[in-house]
Amino acid sequence: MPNYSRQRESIRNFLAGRRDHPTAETIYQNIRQEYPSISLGTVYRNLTLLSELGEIQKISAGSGPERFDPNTAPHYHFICTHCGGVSDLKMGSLDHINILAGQDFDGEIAGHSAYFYGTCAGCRSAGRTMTEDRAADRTDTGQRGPKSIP
Amino acid sequence: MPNYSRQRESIRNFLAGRRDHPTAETIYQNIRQEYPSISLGTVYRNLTLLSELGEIQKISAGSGPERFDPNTAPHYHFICTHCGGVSDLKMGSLDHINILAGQDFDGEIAGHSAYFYGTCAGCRSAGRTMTEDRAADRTDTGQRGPKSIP
DNA sequence: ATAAATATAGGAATGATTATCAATTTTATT
DNA sequence: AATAAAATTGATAATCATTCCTATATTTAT
Repeated sequence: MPNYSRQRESIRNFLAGRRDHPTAETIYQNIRQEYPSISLGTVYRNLTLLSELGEIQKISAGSGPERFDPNTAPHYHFICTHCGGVSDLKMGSLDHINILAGQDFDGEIAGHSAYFYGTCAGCRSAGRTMTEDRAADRTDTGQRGPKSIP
Repeated sequence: MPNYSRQRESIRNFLAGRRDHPTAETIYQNIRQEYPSISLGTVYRNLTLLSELGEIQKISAGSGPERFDPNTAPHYHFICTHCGGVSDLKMGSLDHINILAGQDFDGEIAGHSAYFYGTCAGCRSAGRTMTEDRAADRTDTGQRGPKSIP
């Protein structure tokens, strides 16, 4: 078991209170308020450790930086192609698609990775239908623009 | 329309004859046999152009470099967690999962991205059940080891 | 054959992440 | 509480994948 460290504790607590799946950079900028001398490397090191310990989840959706989720229960994510925001989807398991995938396949399907994309409620009500996003305005989107998201 | 270029033509032809979804680096190493002075930047530039033209498909699966597929028809991929190889799956569309995702969601689901992982036929018959892969031996896996694939 | 437009090679630059290592912090031991 | 051993940190260098830059070369239109 790893030793205690206040930096790691702070990262743990910060993440626990967020539902927006922040990137390492965002976590770094926030933890820096409390520990001005923390380094980005420490943030990465601890995020990797915490996800290896199964306390958090590392999620990668297409291009762009990895994101971190305090919810370790299996669930699916939605990525808005306009603002870049990532949110949780309330939907049941899709494990039946593993069967479909294995039907005409020689190897063994152990699982799948999937995410959904489209326009989030906020962007739709703001009339953002084409890619005239303003991701940079948001607290954290983790990407500068809607790159090749699919 | 872009001008003709032999480098681009060579990339096009190389890709057309492969079913292993090579990375830009692998494509570069191969085209180099015919055009020793081609640069990696040219390979990237043309791969991006060809996928914008809809002649090829750029596929990203978790971490690791992007891969390129001459098959532009929508289909799903399988990634072996042992050797890192990527193969096509013969399975129908999963578009019904978009409906499931949209059921309890306020935004608009436009589509999804999914891939499957597990043990490929080759690795299974070679008895590779745990992660004692030897990806580096393969012609191209595009990654050094089975990183956080899910 | 020539000019204009486009593409290339080569290398520098960028962004995300990992590695290195001396100094500091934490834990166990006296 | 003092100390030694083990683990973690901060700072920075290194790496990897990819994009950007620009002078030169190739392609296309005239």
